[in-house]
Amino acid sequence: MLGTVFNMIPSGENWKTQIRKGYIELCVLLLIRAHTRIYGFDLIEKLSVSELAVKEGTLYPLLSRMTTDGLLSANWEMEAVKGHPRKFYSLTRAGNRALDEMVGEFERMVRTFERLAQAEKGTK
Amino acid sequence: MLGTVFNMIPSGENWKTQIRKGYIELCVLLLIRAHTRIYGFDLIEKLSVSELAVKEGTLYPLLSRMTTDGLLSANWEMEAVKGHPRKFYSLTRAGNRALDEMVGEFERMVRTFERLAQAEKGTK
DNA sequence: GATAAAGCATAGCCATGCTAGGTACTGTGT
DNA sequence: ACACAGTACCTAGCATGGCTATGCTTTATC
Repeated sequence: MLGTVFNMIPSGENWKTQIRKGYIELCVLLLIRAHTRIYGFDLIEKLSVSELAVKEGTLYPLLSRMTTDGLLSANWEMEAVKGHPRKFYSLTRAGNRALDEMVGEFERMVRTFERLAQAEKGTK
Repeated sequence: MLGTVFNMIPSGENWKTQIRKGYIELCVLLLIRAHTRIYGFDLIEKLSVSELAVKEGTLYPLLSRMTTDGLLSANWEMEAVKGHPRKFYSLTRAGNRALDEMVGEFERMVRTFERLAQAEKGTK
């Protein structure tokens, strides 16, 4: 029971989801570092401005995971007296190191991609 | 029983696997198109030359999937009289279209990454 | 006092990469 | 004659992250 949750993604287009794996984590860490400290809802806005749409169901578990893994530190804060409480995140030292590693790896991937795409044009 | 298959990947380094998802498919398609037709074992060699290590347990299921999805066409061939039979793959029309889409999407991701990484330096 | 919006959270599905095996054939050394 | 390494392909099962769908609370608006 519970049945088949009907699939929104047309078969053969899974790559659109798959290729985001890891990449979203990288971009989120970049944004957090750029802002020093930032909260979830704001992150979603800033990412969408960067043409990177990220759903809440994606972001919040991601932030939790990274906090558990020691990459982020989290603090509840009240903006002045009124307003909703917000959970602010910032990079730990381990988070900084991890991000540097990820940036390096992603740059390597981009170089490999460009070499392959270039080789392709050469053969055509 | 069967117990916990002991984890080779240190916790908190899952991103190294996750960030490859989709990316490997993209690179494999690029290589196949560049060579017009190519077989699995050769692909693994050519990828490793490109500093992109891909295991057999990753590549063969991937090639099968893409064939099932209609992105690739596969043909068994005997090299002359002797030698082992090899399965040669090449792009279908749908495979070509899909690859073009993936290239476009990856290039967008790279631009977004670069913008975020740049913004970061600006704030520092 | 109903509705929308800000803000966080979770359960469960699914596809992909990886581990760890397996098969079959050829060539080389002893 | 036999072991072994290399070529070449294949598969079951696990772990993981993104997504869908849903739920909660508080403030602001009408």
